[in-house]
Amino acid sequence: MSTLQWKQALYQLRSRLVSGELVGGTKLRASHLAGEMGISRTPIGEALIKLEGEGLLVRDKSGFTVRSFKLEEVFDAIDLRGILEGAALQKAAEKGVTDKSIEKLTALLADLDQVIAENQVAEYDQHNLDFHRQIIHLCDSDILITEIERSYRLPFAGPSAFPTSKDDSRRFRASLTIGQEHHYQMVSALGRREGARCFALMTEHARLAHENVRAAVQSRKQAPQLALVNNAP
Amino acid sequence: MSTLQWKQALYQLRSRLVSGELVGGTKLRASHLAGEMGISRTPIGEALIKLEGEGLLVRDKSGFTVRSFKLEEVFDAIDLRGILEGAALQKAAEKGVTDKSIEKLTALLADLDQVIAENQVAEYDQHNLDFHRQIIHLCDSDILITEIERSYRLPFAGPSAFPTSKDDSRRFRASLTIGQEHHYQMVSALGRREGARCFALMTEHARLAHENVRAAVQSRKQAPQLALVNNAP
DNA sequence: GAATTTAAAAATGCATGCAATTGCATGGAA
DNA sequence: TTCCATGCAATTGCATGCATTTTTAAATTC
Repeated sequence: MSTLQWKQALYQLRSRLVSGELVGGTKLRASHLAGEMGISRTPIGEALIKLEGEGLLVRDKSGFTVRSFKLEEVFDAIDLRGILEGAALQKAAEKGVTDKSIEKLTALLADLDQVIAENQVAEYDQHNLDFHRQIIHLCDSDILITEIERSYRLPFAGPSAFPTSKDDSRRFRASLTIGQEHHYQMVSALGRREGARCFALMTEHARLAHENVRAAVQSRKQAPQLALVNNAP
Repeated sequence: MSTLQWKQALYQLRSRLVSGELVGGTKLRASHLAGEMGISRTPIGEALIKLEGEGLLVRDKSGFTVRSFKLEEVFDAIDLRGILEGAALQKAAEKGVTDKSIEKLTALLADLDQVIAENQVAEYDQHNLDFHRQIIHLCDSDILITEIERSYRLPFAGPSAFPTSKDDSRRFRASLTIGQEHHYQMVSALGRREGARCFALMTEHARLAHENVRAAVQSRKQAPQLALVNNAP
């Protein structure tokens, strides 16, 4: 029962990329990685091609390099995620969802309220991701869901990529409160089949992340999610 | 000065997929393709992985298969393309574009008017694609442009995937006229920086394609772009 | 005849060899 | 120093071998 080697390589490399161990601009050499991981270059190569498709690597003539993003691109990626999630939410609303789905979302909101109240930042990320995943799956479109999941792959673009900086926790806690208000209004709009409002709420929700990213960059507290961001002027 | 083998394999396979030569459900065997194309399995494998990333193939345990799409998925893919293009156009409008860009677009519209008037359907596709490409590049966001180009890769989802059916040319010509009206209004809204109207126009523009697809499917004139569509009830 | 078993053929994942390309360090010219 | 050549080491793209898995088809049973 062995997992395919290229999958292991893919998971390991992806985690080293999003954790910030491999920073933007680093050249990835298949032969070196192969030795390091104790497998051959062939499955490494497959993993690298997949990571290029996810936008985490760029392939220049002879070799893969860890991509580095300008701050503008970070914002664009966040906005893109918001638009896609917004489209999914709008589609779900206009199609209509079951009462059971609304109940499930309401339960997730209660969980989020609790982790916010108890200030469990680490737990917040997971619960928030759960909520977003639950919501986008209501749109019933694999095409859309696949694209949204792809947008989550950029470590700073996913819904839970809140680069928390401790020394700014007042502002950060405020953004959690506002985000949670968005969540409640989304579920309400979803139940009322207010598609356009769903879209607007979700795109605005994504905009919250702009300020969190900006604050993290300015305070120079290098969050791991921002390891791929090139801090040139 | 030889093009890399995996690139040649990628281009050839992609063209065989979108042309309908390889229909949905076909199993692609790397070793067979390698023999057929006179190269080894390694570069073929790279091309297959890339095509999986484009959504044209699915990889099950041991092997790649040509993906087949339900009609609902075709519509979803078209809508997705519309949303992405709409976001790009809106961004361009709100940022503002140069007079030169507007002039360029106006010139492309004149070209389109001409090919429509002369009923050159084949030329229309290329000119229409030129227009869409020109417009989305105004958004100045590589992140967005990359995703839009990815959405074009599904043969039925791109802006020029008009599955023309000859025996329905009245309806088809009407849709060209309406589409061109959308184009004109987009350029106007772009010049006036009317972002929301840009978005609405582009998403509605994409919706035009729904009816063209539906007509093509119903008339059973299998357009090559629809080769990957599974015509179950 | 349909369903199941089984044996042969073929394809896959991975490792590795090799020629060609690229990166890099040393060394000399301006 | 800064700049560009030159040669060596490392790396890549591709081909191919091999063990294992999958597919095909025939053989067998019901």
